[in-house]
Amino acid sequence: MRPSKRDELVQKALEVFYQNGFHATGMDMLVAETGISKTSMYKHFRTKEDLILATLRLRDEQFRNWLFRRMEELGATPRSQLIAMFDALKEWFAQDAFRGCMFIKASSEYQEENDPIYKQSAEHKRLLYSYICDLAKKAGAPRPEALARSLLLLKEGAIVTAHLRHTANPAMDAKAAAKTLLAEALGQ
Amino acid sequence: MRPSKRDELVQKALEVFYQNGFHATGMDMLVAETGISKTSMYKHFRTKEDLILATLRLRDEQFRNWLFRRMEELGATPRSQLIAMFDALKEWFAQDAFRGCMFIKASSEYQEENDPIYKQSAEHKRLLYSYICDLAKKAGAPRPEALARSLLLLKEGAIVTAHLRHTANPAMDAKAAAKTLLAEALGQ
DNA sequence: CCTTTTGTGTACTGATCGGTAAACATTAAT
DNA sequence: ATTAATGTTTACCGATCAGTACACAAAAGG
Repeated sequence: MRPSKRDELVQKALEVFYQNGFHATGMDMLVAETGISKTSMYKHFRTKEDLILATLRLRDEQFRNWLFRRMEELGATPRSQLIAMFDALKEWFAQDAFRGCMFIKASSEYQEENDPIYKQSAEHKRLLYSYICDLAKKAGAPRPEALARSLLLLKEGAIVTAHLRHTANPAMDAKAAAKTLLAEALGQ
Repeated sequence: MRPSKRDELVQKALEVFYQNGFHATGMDMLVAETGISKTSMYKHFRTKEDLILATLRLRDEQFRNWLFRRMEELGATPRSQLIAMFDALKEWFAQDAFRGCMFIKASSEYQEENDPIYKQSAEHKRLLYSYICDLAKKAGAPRPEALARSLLLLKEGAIVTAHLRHTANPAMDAKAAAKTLLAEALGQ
């Protein structure tokens, strides 16, 4: 019913937090970037933390939707979809706006085990794990959880390496390694 | 000649930045934690950035020394040393003070390509890569660089996953995957 | 018409940010 | 003994932090 302004704020805040960091981004900067008054912001979100949590929810939804859809588009079978994850990652890494994983960064800035931001970041990773697990099961892996975990290690490693080296190559390194792991787990 | 106070400051700042984050840690907090006066701090380091860079230099030295030594202690051959990297990581992950990789976090908070903090974080990863490359060569890998990159993807993935899941298990997941990759690259 | 929702601008709070001024104490090598 | 380096304390700077007070405007539903 009431889409526009609030959603605009969250979307823009997501971009600024992602590019600039959480602590480094003040509410005044968001006022300047969005043109939305501070008073309005604080009517939608009672604290900066609430706003951050909303951006993380949005990011989680957008990222998982994008990744899973792209994997389906690029791969016909469960096994090829698992491999296609790394082709999708490569596309992401190659974007100008790529700045690593928002959840890794959020959990780096808010490290306390009980911090809601930390907990929500962990939840995103859990949801990814659950999806990849299902795919590994459908692919017929004898130990789908172990396969999923190892593929996700490659994924996380590729993300942070792509961010630190400013190149998309780690996606292809990870893809090659993933093929080896899949061959070992499923037979080739 | 002049060890104590300055080195104390850097060591303590390293711990606080690591536990608390860079932007989230003010110089006043370091004054409180170290007992060293602000004026003294600013005689040693002209800016907070300079202090951060000094802590990263120290961390780089300490971490590489520790990891490489531990790998040598745990593994007799180049190949077993590569695998032992993940046993060493497990020990690290299990520490109470473990909070992920300091350089990943630094590059997350200072993302600009030309930021000295970002560049120094990238340099740390390059030095690690160089060492693992050498080991892969000594182990007789036909494509040592590719092997080193894939093992390091597992390492980085294990670090961020251990941090986000608050468990040391990813080290063993990574170790199992590394064994597979090594078997494929070197024959078992 | 009236009320509620959603938005606005301006101005402000106390706390904290990174960094500095000025005067003084301790230590150790010359 | 002198000097220079290194340390100290206290107080301060302007800027920015997250968050609020208050008064006002537009619009839409009853």
